[in-house]
Amino acid sequence: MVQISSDIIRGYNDTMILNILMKGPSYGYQISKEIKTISDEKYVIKETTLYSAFTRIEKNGYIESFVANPDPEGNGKKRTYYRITEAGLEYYKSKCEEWELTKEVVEKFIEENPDSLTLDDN
Amino acid sequence: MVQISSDIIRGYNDTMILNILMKGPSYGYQISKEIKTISDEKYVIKETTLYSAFTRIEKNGYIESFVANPDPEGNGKKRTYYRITEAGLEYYKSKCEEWELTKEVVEKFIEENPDSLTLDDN
DNA sequence: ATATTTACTTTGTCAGACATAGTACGACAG
DNA sequence: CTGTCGTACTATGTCTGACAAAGTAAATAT
Repeated sequence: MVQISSDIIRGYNDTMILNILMKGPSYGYQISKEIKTISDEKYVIKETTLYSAFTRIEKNGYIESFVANPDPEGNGKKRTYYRITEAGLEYYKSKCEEWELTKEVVEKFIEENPDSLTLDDN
Repeated sequence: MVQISSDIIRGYNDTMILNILMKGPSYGYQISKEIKTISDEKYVIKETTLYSAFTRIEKNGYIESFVANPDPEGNGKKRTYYRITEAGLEYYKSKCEEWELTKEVVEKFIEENPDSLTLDDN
């Protein structure tokens, strides 16, 4: 099974989180579920990765947090919700551009059909 | 200017090096030049990143080193050359597969035309 | 003669991912 | 009404790859 290493995804967890928050405020557990769903179960973010990302992203001013009840009547346990900021949106946009560039560069070193490769002449 | 962050490239430096070594043995300075050329000057690997990558990749058994003169007559300063191994080729192949998967996943969270995005409804 | 390029090595720092563990509330089953 | 499961986190510490800073030294260009 091919797995996504934490090294290649590194630095893009923030981008994924921001992408989800662009659709509206959300909180830890829900975001992790969404990442799993959106990625077709191909990527599951670790809890500690997610929550430490929140701290970092908020420090950077890309998200804001607020505590609220799950339903308007005030039932259920309170959660910490996050909302993307203007700066966060700008950061997200720059990450999208960076991604296009990265893809271009990395693909110069990647073979799309690597199975056929051998080492004969080396 | 859009720049490639060390976080997104992390873990793919090894792959780039292996890709270059697939064409035949090479050494540090030349590899760094090639990475720059192949990437159209878009990515320049840092010296320390490169040389520490050699140590790691060799430890993993993906490359082998040998010291040789730059020309057959024995002139010039000796260099440490690297040669990819069978295990290295396999690793490279797996990284290519991983890349395809990663791309698929990341792109679910990336907007190709991010300029038009706003935050109205949030 | 010396500045630049080539070809490294050494040391130490930092950030992001993640393992491990623990807390605590609410829902629901038996 | 008790125990288990799912939800919703926090705290602490470790590891790895990238990289900054600095130094060495031979070869080559000026």
